[in-house]
Amino acid sequence: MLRISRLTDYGTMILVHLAGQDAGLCSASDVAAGTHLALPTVQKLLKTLAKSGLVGSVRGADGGYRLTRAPEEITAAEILNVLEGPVAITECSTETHQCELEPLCQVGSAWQKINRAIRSVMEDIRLSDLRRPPTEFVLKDLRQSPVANPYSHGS
Amino acid sequence: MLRISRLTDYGTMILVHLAGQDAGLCSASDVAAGTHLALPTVQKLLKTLAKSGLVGSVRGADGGYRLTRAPEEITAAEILNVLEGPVAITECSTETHQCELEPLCQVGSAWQKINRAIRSVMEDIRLSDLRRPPTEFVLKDLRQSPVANPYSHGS
DNA sequence: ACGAAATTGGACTAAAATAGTCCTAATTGA
DNA sequence: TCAATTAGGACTATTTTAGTCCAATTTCGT
Ligand code: FES
Ligand code: FES
Repeated sequence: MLRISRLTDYGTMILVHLAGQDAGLCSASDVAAGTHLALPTVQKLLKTLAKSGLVGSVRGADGGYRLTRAPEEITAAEILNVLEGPVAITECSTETHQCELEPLCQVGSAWQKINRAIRSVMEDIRLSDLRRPPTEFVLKDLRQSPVANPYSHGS
Repeated sequence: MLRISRLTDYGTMILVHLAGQDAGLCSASDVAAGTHLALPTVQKLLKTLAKSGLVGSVRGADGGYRLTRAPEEITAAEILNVLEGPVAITECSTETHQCELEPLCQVGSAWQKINRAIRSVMEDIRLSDLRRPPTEFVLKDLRQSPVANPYSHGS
């Protein structure tokens, strides 16, 4: 199904959470509370993210994590890279392109082509785009049929 | 790494092989021989492909498989669909969109956006594009440095 | 100096998805 | 009837992914 792993999804949630904290430090527990994810999982992922440089860390009491760059400058491609390695839909489309079948295999460079296309899509999407904009859909509803808008009476 | 499963890769090899046989019937053993894949694996995959309608089958002695459509009319998206289900990089981007985290989760519709982008790329690539064109790279080499072409003296 | 609160690094187990094999029926042609 | 072949599915093994936990290190506050 060509899906990203659940951990990558979680990792993205964490990044989105950090993006909402404007450079303030968040401890792992803070993040766990904010995202409703299990603490050990959050700890593990934050370690990965810190090692990658995408987030910075401060040790010791009152330490924590924070983004090292603005959310607008972090691409989905980078996030995927960090959380599940470089995008490569087949073994043949890796950088260190080492496929034993290659001389025999008739499936050519098209997977690579698909791969590049996917990569470029990913590079156009930023962490800032990943935050759910809560009003977007509401506005659309209002224009097309105001009376059917479920938010119009509050609660 | 966002990769397709090995079986999908094999399945594609099989389709490419069938595409090279011009409507003639191929038994599973033929395909296994032609692709250098293990027979049981080929049998399994051909069954899947046949069930999907992408290839047709004839039972009994002298039976076999063949493509039901021209390679130009089969998209990579379809192949992926058949071999590993609909493209959906997260659980939230499935058709039957049922994610329990959704009300809490701040990661918005961007995954769906990425998903649509990938789908559309896949729909532009056809089975016929997936066949390795054996001369393509040779020609390039010839233009840039004729003497370095390893094929120029036969073998 | 001490202790509490954090990160760091990595080992470890459990669970799930994937890959691969094999067996038994049903179908067809000679 | 026999041999070749697909159909369907059960089954096992392997690999990947998820998740937990522990011991060490760093830093702040008292
Ligand atoms: S499977 Fe590796 S080159 Fe085709
Ligand atoms: S994880 Fe499902 S909506 Fe965000």
